Parts: sequence; structure tokens; C-alpha cells
Amino acid sequence: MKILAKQFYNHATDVVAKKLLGKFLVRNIHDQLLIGMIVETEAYGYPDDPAGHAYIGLTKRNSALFGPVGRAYIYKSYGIHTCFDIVGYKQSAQAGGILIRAVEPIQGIELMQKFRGVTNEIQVTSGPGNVCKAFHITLHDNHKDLTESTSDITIVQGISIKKDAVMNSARVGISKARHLLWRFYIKGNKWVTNHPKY
DNA sequence: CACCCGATTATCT
DNA sequence: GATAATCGGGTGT
Repeated sequence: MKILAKQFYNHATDVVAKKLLGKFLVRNIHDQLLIGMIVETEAYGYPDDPAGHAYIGLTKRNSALFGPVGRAYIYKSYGIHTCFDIVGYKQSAQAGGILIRAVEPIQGIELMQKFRGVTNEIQVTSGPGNVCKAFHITLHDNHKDLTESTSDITIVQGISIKKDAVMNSARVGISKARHLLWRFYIKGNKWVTNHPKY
């Protein structure tokens, strides 16, 4: 399937976050393909987003957010969990990323379950830390270009999501900038986080 | 170098 | 619902 080009990410992060729903995250690991459909995202911007990691300005940790669009920004959360962002922004003076919060397994769920250590098909890839664990994404993958066919992590054209199935809300776990409704998810999808029941 | 704090999750009550 | 686990990075001394 077609890899999304750099141009796809060259827009404001909330626009890209919405467009990423239904796209496929493809991980090539040990010559085996792991594929998940993106069902939940969050946008973070700069310089007008106090909740974003880029808000403090360029540092070693967040440098990927200031680099070329279409690359990976990966960081540790709470010292325990790894989170995966895709870099996107409209202009060179800006920075930002789109956090992948949940995917629906399309291919290779057995290996995802192995990496995760759980068998429940929902729990395997629901939640940003869990997605990284299931796809074996680590800090070593920071800065990787997601638009190159040679990369072992790419985003490819998936399915189109009906406009009325795209929902948005305030971001999860964020106290600042609550007015920004920059969390996007597919209505009714079982892998979207914050479901009372698994 | 000490201190503080999270873009989270699993496991309790 | 509440909380512990756990650590890298930013900040200030």
C-alpha cells in the first residue's frame, strides 16, 4: 500500500491528526509485518500550545518536533511508558506532533500479543504506551523518517473514515489548554481509550 | 548534582 | 476512584 508522502504532514497538527484516522501504521520487524489502523490521535502544537512538549522551546529531548515533518518523535512518559508521535506542522517557524493513542490490529496480532504480554485483543493496542509496546517501538526509533520505503516504520494509506464518524474532545491527561479539542477518534471503535468495558 | 514532574498503566479498594 | 511504579529531562544551585 502507498506510503504517505512528506506533504501529508505539512499542515497544522490538528488537521493532520484528523486525517491520520484510518491510516495504517506499518512496522517491519524481523521481516515480519505488524499493521494497525490508527483510531485515536492527539495533536500538539507550537508556539501557541502550552500543553505541548515543544512549548519550552528547542531542547535535546524534543528536537524531533522541530525537525522535518513525517518523522518519529518518541519519548518516555512517567519514566515507564514509551509514546510515539508523528512530526507535523505548517511552517518552518513552527513545531509539533501527533500522538498515536490507539490502533486496531490489522495484521500480526500474535506478535503484538507477545510483545505486550497480554492476549486480550483490545488491550493489546489501546493506549499510547501499549501501542509502542505492541509494535516494539523504543527510543532508538526517535527521528526515524516515516515516509521512506526503506524505513522499518511507515504510515500507509488505509481506509477512508466517514466524516460523521470522526469525533473530537479535549486531550487525555492534559490540564493545560483544555479549550483545545485536539483529541480525535473514530466513533464506536473498540480500541479507542477510556472505554468503561473491555 | 539534587530536586521536581509528567502527552500512562495496572492493580488495588 | 485512587494510587504506586519508575526514570529521563529540565531547571536551578
